[in-house]
Amino acid sequence: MHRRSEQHDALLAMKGVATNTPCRRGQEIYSREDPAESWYYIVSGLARKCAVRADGRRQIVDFLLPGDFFGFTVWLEHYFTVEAVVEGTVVSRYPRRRVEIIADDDPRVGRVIREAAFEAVSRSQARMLILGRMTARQKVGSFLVEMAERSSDNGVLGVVLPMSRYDIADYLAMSVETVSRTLTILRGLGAIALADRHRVRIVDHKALVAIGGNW
Amino acid sequence: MHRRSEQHDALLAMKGVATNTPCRRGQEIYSREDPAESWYYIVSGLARKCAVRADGRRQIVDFLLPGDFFGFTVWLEHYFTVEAVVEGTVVSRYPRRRVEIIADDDPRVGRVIREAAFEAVSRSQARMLILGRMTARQKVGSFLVEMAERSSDNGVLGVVLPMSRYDIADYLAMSVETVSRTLTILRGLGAIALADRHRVRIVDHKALVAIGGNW
DNA sequence: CGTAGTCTTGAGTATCCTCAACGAGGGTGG
DNA sequence: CCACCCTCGTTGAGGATACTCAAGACTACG
Repeated sequence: MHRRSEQHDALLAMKGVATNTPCRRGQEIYSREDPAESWYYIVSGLARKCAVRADGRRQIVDFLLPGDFFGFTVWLEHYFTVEAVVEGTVVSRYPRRRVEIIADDDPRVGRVIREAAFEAVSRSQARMLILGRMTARQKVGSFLVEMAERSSDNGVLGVVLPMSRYDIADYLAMSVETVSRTLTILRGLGAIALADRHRVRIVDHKALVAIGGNW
Repeated sequence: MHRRSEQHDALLAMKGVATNTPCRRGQEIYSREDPAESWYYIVSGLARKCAVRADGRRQIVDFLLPGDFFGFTVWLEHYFTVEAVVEGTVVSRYPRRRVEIIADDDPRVGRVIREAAFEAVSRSQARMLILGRMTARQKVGSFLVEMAERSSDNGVLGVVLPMSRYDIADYLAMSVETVSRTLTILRGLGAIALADRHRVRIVDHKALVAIGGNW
């Protein structure tokens, strides 16, 4: 793909200013109200971007997979907290000012950053369709389809859900109990099979899409 | 503000390729599956970005106010439909390729576009906190606060809601009836006053924030 | 092997959605 | 100028879905 190769070039161009860090399970990559001085990129593993409400509940705004950029903001401080979900998640950190300078010289870099931001918009607006006005099965169904599509092999050999049920619940804005119940129901319907708690196989992809809808 | 003036400069730099169009009430600015060849900017009025689900329901993903850029996508086609909400909404259209070329030469333009995209991400992720796991009053309350903050005068003299209750319902992912009932309840609580159907005054801002929360 | 965290299942309840009817406002045509 | 219609907005009654509280099973880790 043209986009892929351009992204590759741009990553190379930014390589000089990047620092890679492996993270422990649950470790904060940045926190709400930290100064927003860098952009980030997931090399491997999984991270969650989340907010804590006034009532103490947590909402996960995005799961960040390998290849995702994040940390963009127009403000001086971050609004969300990002934490590694799995042990050993590797994150690249790009000092914002220095990347901006590189981008001013090399339009490809600017373009790749723009596109990363566009992608974040698309993903987040697509998620709105899931959060808004969907039943529990629709939410869980489309979540599984989303994770399958975002995983490297499109989930043909089984989808890995490295996150806990709690994470899924906070991502889909529903209670853990309902997530659990719903997975049981989907299994009962023959749409999915659960190898173990974190490995799902999509048996009847059509049915799952029909239940969850792509929207 | 520095950002404002830079945005101004960038708008000037792009002025040559822009075309302004006034739109009728309900008129489509672009439609799902239209080729994504331009970016857009709201000069005046109000537009809604929406999707139609398989079951025929509509979801409004974003309200677009004066000063908002939109139409960014990484795909070749648009995924959402954008329609003018009020008669006479003026939209600027920027051919994407030509702006890209300008941005390659003038880093300020690239930066402003980036920031517009960042802002869209922020807005849309903030909205997720509203859509997810909130009661009806919290949704409506935070919607009113949001509209007040986004209006030019911060809504001190009253917030204008040019859109219909149906639009609000589809924006907050709830039924029209519940929107209506909830506004009545908030009025009963003394948090707001309704001058007419489209003019709300926030009487007890603190209470509204407490109910709706900023998240 | 024990403990803490995770996951699943059950029972009861609250919230919001659906269906339904009515009222108000704006525009059109007679 | 008035009657009519159509859309929009509000209110009511009933029911379904998902949440809360609660308890028990399973896993991973020390």
